[in-house]
Amino acid sequence: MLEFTGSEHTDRRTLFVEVVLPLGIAINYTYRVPYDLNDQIAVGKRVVVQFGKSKIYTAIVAGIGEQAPEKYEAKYIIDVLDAEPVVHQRQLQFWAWIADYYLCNIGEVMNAALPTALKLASETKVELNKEYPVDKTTLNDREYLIVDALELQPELTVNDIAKLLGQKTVMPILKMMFEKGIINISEEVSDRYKPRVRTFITLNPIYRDQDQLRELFGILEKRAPKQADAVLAYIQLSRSQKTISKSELVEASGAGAAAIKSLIEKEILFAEEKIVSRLVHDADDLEANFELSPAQQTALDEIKQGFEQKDVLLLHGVTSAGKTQLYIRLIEEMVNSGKQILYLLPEIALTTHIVERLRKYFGNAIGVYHSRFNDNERVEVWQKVLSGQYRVVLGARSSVFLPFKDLGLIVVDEEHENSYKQFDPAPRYNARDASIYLGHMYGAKVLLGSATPSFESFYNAHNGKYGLVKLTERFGGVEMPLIEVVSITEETKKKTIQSHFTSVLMQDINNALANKEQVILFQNRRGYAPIMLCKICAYTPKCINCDVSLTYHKSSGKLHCHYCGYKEDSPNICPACGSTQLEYKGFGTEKVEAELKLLLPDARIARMDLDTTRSKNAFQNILNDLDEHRIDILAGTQMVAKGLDFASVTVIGIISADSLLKYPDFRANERAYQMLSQVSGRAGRRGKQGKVVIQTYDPGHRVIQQVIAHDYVDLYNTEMTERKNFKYPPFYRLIEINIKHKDPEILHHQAEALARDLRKHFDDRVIGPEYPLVGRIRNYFIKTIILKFEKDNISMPKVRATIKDVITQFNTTKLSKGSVIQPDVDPY
DNA sequence: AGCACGCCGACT
DNA sequence: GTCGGCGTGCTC
Repeated sequence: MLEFTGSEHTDRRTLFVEVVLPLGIAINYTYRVPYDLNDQIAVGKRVVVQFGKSKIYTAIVAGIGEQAPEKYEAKYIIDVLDAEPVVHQRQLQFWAWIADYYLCNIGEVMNAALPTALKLASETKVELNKEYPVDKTTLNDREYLIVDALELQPELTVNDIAKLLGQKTVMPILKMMFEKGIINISEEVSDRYKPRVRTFITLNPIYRDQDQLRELFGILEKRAPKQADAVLAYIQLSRSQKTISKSELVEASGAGAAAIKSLIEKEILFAEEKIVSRLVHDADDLEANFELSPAQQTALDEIKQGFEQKDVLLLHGVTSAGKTQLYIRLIEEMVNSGKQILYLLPEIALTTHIVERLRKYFGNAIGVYHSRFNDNERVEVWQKVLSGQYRVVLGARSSVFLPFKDLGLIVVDEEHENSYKQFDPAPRYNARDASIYLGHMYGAKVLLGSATPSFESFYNAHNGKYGLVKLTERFGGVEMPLIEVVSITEETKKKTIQSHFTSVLMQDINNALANKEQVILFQNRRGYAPIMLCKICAYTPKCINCDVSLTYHKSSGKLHCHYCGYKEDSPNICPACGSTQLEYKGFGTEKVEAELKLLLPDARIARMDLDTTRSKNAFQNILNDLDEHRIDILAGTQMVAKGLDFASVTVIGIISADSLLKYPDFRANERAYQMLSQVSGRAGRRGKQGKVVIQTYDPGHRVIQQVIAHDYVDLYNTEMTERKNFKYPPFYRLIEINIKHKDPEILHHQAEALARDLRKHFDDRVIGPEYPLVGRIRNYFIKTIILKFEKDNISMPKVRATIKDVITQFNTTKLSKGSVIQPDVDPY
């Protein structure tokens, strides 16, 4: 803390601050604090600084010192933005840990952590110079284009202009135009967070007097009937609600904004602007009491005991075992002890379902945080967590970065979900693992929950690093579903299969429909058909960027690339040989839906996949339709399996299990088990056993048998044994280093060279380089170098430091143009 | 991440 | 010759 020498004396010490900039830069930079900002500066506050020639950024103060840097003259900070710090010291430590652990820069962590609205950055804006009479005849082509555009739209960014001219380097041109006085160039800083302001209306209190009011009506009804309507509507609304906003009044009265405006001018109505939260929710009926089953109670006791020994616990409970109720109990106790709770869920499971459920117990003390929130909403959540108003936060992976004051418990639900891992921009962190470190920093307990734990968590639990609590009984006497495996080969031979639906599945669907129950069909592919093939010459249309087969989408009539989004018209004749004999191979959800509609014309069939849930509320709408039984059959991709609760779905059909089972990945079986058991776990309800039909060409597949037996432990053991003989051993830490390049030749040489360099330090622990599953993503070829380390036999900090070193050296001296290196730490 | 500087190939 | 693309290095 700083000392105050009294208000009449200014603090004359010369202070320097070290700041984190929201950029991918390796180090923090030092700025000087102007005297008049001395008493405002504090660690964790945002400051505005100029970085580089003209750019202005929001930076976070990470440290304060009095030592002037020797090798350079520090710039002054421009301003301090906050009265109170927006991040705690502990968060800065957390950022540093993430940066170190996931091999990235702290600025990149800051970028992921802070809501964008808290990061103002300057943008170079170009305007016409009004003092300069534009004589267009003297301009060259490019200048003419720019001036023309500026006359239509007074402000353009540098990026706009680059697009306009279709060239990359525009600064020289702009500079020239600036020197000629044609344009002005300015750095504009925008504060992105805007509180929501609403206008509230009140009636002038003199009209509380009935006579006055009657008189008023008399006048208004004659001269301004619209205004009379508005006053009437106000009086009606005021009976049912305390505050009335202007928009509500406009809507209720039908009088239009003009009528209300003139009422305000006549001082019949008063208008008042107030800042309102975007996050208001009715704290309606708080229904707090439910009974735990004996099995749940035992598990709850075990968890509490477990937390006395261990900081991290794995709760391995079958689907529908009522894990959420256990979480609620634990959260309740923690709330009562005055600590904060973070409840992490995969993005997709953050539906109003679960939010509403929790809000019932915790009312307005619960906040929700995920990527579908806009910037302003995120800032409001951030501030409410910071102030401690939110005791519980329900959020997706990025909520590990929220400014908790005193975290007591972190629940990671569905901990195996790989959506906890961020892949593309750095930091490439896994929120599950990060939350374990976060918990450690706060002295908080971490509960990992899953019906199908990830192998790494199960391994840690078995070796005593984590505690383990099991919950093997479904809640409320719901039976485990009956699983039937149907051989597609057999039914094809017997000709009992219709389209993609075996007689067994059709029978079950019909039964369900007859009983007014619902059905979910699972097909792990979207679109109509994943491959288009010429029967004559075997030509297959491929993506021009990604080299993968294009998927036919009937709804658009186009061929889509599922990696980069490229689309082209579906050809009628083969582009290679001109034949008309083009056929579709394989099938996706679109085809499942279409064919089923032909077979069951009376059933209400809907589809849920990436294509049908693209718009903002589509996902929720489909769920509501299902909930309120406007849908009989829902066909979908993985989406239908992830953490959704459907009350009256009794039949689940897996149209083809084979695409799951044959996935060419060393974790394929683990994933297939997870997917199959998750989907099937959705079947059934109280008093009605669910039925799952798995259609496959390979009914004897080991994983299918394990799913039927609900034997996760057997899966774990067999997989572990098999992997010991494989080159990716199970008990190792893996670090992946991806190299990208557009040219496969160059990529190959670069990857080989990097692997050689890494081998100098790590010998045979370097695997690769090799192509990962998809060799080409978004225009780049990728090769992966995998480093494996025996878990207990290595100092990971040292390893990370060495890798960082090698990569930095490689980056500076040996990397050819267009290459990108992405270290990706997966402590497996 | 920007932005400047400097080298190099392609064009009036 | 010059313009624009692209690699490289630097920013407190």
